[in-house]
Amino acid sequence: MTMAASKPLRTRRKMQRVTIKDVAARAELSPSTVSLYFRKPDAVSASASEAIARAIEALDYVPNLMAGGLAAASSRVVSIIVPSVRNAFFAETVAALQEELSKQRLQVMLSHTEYREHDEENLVRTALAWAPAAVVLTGLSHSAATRRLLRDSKVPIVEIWELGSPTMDMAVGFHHDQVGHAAASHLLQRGRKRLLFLGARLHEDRRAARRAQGFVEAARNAPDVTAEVIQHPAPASAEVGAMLLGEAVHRFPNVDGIACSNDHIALGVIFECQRSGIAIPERLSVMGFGDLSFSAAANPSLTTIRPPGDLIGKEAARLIITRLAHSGAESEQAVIDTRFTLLHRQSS
Amino acid sequence: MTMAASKPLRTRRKMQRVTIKDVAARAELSPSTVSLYFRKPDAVSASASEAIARAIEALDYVPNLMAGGLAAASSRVVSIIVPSVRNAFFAETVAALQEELSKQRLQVMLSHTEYREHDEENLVRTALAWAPAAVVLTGLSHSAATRRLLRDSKVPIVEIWELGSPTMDMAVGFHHDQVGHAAASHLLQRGRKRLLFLGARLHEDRRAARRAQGFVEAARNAPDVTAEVIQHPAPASAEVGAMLLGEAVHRFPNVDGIACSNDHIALGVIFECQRSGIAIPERLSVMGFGDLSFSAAANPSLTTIRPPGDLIGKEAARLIITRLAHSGAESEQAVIDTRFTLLHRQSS
DNA sequence: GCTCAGTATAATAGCGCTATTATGTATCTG
DNA sequence: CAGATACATAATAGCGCTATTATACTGAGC
Repeated sequence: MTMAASKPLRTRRKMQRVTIKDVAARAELSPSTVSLYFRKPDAVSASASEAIARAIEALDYVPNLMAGGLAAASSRVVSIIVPSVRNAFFAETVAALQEELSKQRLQVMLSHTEYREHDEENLVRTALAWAPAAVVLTGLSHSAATRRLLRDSKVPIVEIWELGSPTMDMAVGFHHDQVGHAAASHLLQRGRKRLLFLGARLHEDRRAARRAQGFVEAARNAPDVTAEVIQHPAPASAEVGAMLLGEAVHRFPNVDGIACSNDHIALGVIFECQRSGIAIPERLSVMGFGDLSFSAAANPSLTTIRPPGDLIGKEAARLIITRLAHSGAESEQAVIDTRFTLLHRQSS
Repeated sequence: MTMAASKPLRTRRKMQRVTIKDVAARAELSPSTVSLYFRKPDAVSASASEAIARAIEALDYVPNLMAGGLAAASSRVVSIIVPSVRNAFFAETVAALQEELSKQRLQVMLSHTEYREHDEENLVRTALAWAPAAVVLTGLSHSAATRRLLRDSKVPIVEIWELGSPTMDMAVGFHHDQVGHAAASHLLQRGRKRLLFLGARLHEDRRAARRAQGFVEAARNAPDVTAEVIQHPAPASAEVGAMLLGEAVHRFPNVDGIACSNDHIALGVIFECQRSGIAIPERLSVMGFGDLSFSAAANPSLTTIRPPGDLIGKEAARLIITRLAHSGAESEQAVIDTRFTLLHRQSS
């Protein structure tokens, strides 16, 4: 029943135009040496290096990173999962990450959850299928299955944009409740007593919700102060901000201090106040979160809290690069608190 | 000198926890069948499918996409190269692309040129090293070497956000000179005669430069009309807009119509006019480009031209998916003009 | 009853590279 | 100058998967 020695079977397969073998042949060296040239350039002689470089140039050789990754059992891909790059915060962090990582010839693979936490597991599963050098996740809230997948994979993990108790591996960010706290403190310090937090999409944006929560807690600890939250289900925008202000003055006519979950909201509030003749900051103090590109130039300029999106990306990249360099060493579970900055401007 | 049959040499190599073999063993089937299950589910029997599904579940199997890509000589990666995701325009397109592509289990690999066109070649080279299913580039201006690399690779190419003469393969976008034209026409129609284009980073942002050029050309064809361009080397922001307005009224005191390369600039102009008491639109018409999230809510609301960033991403994804589906068929060289929309609001 | 399709599954040979080991060859020792 | 020691280069065996080919196993058809 078993078959005898099979005849000279030959199957044809699709392929790459020029491979490491071709380079080696042209340089009159072995493929091993060419491979070594890429991985440890110092280990090959000057003459060999030169011949290889010439051959690469002449043949226009592009190495196949999939083959390399397979053989090395690791790829130079970093998988980044953010809610959305449409959000300027994450866009900035992704840009910074990509900038820093590309210096080390690490590639960024990008995925979006669109604030559907439920999708994260599938994205992580796909990410792991590329044997990534590291995985970057947004926030700290992940399903049990996601955690298990990641833990089993032994891949370095960085959680960004949020700090809190259960960290999987490494984390870079800040405490969002502290942001809410700082906003409330600032308004109280400006003598405000009737506080309001205007938020967008708080049911989906966990971090914004924590800012709101921190805000209310801090305010309620002060005597004679009230603090409420009004929110809108749509994503943050100036239009939503304008609408929320309308609702705010309607429901709380004597509001005198407003913190927004986002500078877009705050900008909408400013515009709406201009239209309805509410003096900022005389009658109403307004502050935002984000320090977006328009905030300093607004009229009045917007008091806001600046989250260090760029720094988060840079630090996350640094952690990854360090970890990859000392892959043998014991994995130091790093947590970096980047803090945030309150920028006091005219609107408060 | 040649060596005889080598002794039972055995080298150890790093590996994956659970492979297709393990799944096959557990399902009591061969690896080929499991592979077939992934690639052509209809070709395996119901009982086998069920056994495989159970094994995958039990073992928590994650396929190695690098191995798969290597064997199949193609990966399910789409490489996207944009100037920067910090720019809301490209962020939106990237988000739309990723959304549509992920539905087809295509992964996005992201790179930024940061407006350094010179870097593009290296990014393309690295992109090709992953044997991508497609490559998406921004704009039409690419070095000869980049073009050659891409042409030789036979990979589907989509150029986005700009339309013009030399298209490499497929293209989705619009004509930026037409945008400038439309802006000038609008201001002329509003009775403006002393026109100004305010731009940021025109030396790097080729598309903004073309808008400026189209603007000036259209204006100069009208009788008794003057049109000038003022620009700033920094990236577009409201602060730059405010500065540019200062320079504008200084150098051209009787300017009555301003088009900006970007809504951020226009927003800065609006704020600065509020501060210096220049009535919009009575004394000065202002318009932007982008229809960013704040533009409709601004005071006055901003007349602007909306580029369909989302649509560009969707259409690019559609082209890619269609091309991959009919990979055998002759490659239809598609060019999609998405157009743009002028939104007339209070500022003009 | 026996050939002939048609189907489902299995065996096999790489994809292009890396990492390990082996093999020369030049450079030191005493 | 034998013997040890670097150092540069080459041979080799997979990494985990896909795609091709081969082989069982069914029923049909005559």
